Amino acid sequence: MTTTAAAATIKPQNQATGTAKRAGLDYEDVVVAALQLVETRGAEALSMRKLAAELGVTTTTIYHHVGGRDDLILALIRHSSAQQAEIMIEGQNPADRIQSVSEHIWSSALDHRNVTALAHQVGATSLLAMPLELALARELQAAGLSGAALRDALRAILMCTAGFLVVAFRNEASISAEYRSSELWSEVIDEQIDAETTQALCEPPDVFLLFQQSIRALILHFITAEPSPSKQRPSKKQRNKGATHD
Amino acid sequence: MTTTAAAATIKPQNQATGTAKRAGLDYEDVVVAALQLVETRGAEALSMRKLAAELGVTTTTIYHHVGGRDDLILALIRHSSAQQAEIMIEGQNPADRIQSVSEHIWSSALDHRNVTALAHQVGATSLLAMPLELALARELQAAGLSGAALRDALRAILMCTAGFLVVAFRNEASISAEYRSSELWSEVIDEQIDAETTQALCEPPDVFLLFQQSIRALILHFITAEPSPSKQRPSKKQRNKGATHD
DNA sequence: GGGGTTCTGTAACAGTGTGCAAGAATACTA
DNA sequence: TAGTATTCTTGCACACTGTTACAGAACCCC
Repeated sequence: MTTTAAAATIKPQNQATGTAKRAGLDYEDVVVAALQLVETRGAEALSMRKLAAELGVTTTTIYHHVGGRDDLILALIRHSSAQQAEIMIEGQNPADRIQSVSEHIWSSALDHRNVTALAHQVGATSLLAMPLELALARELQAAGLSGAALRDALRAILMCTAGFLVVAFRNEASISAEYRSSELWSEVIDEQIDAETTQALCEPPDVFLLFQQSIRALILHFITAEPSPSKQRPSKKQRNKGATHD
Repeated sequence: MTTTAAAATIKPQNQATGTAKRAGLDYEDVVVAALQLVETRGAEALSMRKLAAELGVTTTTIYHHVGGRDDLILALIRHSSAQQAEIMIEGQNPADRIQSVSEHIWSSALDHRNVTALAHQVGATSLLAMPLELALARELQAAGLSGAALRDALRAILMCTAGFLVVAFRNEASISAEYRSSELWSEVIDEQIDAETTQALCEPPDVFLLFQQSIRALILHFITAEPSPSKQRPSKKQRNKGATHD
């Protein structure tokens, strides 16, 4: 509960130089304190005043060292991104390795769910997952893709993953749980849909299993797709239908 | 600029009954005013005080009629959901019709992007898109799916759509545009990835085109998948590999 | 020691959601 | 019609939020 304890444990040596004032804080000190605050108490616990109290200073100090709230969050995301850079990619064939990276993006986001939620709020998820994005690009290239085809495959996998993650996060939050899809379906009575299906839609989802399955389908689709010569974009979805049917 | 003008245009008759006070506001009046405020001035423009000023009353009146902010947003979403209920489904074969509904979910979210963003913030997107979710279930059933298989297909399509929508919204917002994936790739120098690919990853994405393509792949995967007997869940991804390869 | 830079605190501004207590306007009732 | 009861509305306050102008310490260097 002693607010200065956190700062003291981080930098005790500078606390000794100055008698009372001059907390001896650094840019990085503030950022790691903010990151720690977010990871332990959640994304909504990050406010300038709370962080300042945690550091034993005033908000003005934070503004002087790292800038406004957006700068702080961005710095925090960068810091967390560097931490979760190295990964272990498993699998023998290219598809398995791409799947492995995708699942690593998933588990990494869940491991740092608070930072991920924060990055999602400010629209900087790419900044957080950039190292994994790079690893994904490498594996896609190892699968034979390159250029526009690789770009499309990578983006599709990332966007799809983001969607599943959003739902996974939402299902964790106990707030407004009565507005989840499975709860809403329990009140649906539609004669066009048989009872067994309606009941199945009321069951809570296994988001990760569905994620694995869907990503797998996407990977196979983009790997086995014909190598599109540069950037042709014929009239809308005609191309997609033909490509997947033949 | 006259704050009472909005309320007057909505309910001019009740303004005449009471001499000065008693604004004559209804539950629905507040909700439609909030919806209008969100649609015209954005999701972040919805505050209790701004809405109250728009209606020519005080915040307490809103609290009395519809409740707190969450209740207001939920009511707003329900109202908007009922408006965008009826749709036109095109296509001859089942896959095309499922694709049509999916794209309708997309365009509907973009047409009401502010409400969608708001629903996304409070985690009630299912509440907003429930009518379209129902239409999607019907088309999936028409394609021969039912029970757990239909449930999984529906959820996969919805989650994937949500992911693409998040990115589409993010790319629209001009704030923090320098943290988009395409901008970050312009600073990447990786010898394992060839230059052509790196350059392709710097190009701005055509999110809708990718959405169409990916959803198509998902639909074909879930439609042509074997009818899984009830709810077997064998060891992780072994099943997925076998199902899609054979 | 003096001057300049760097850091920090105080206080304030303009917002946000929310709740309490009181009064006005209407509806109901005897 | 008079009086009560209920519904509606307001004013004010509380506890927050991000942000900044100003002033004064603390430090470094000469």
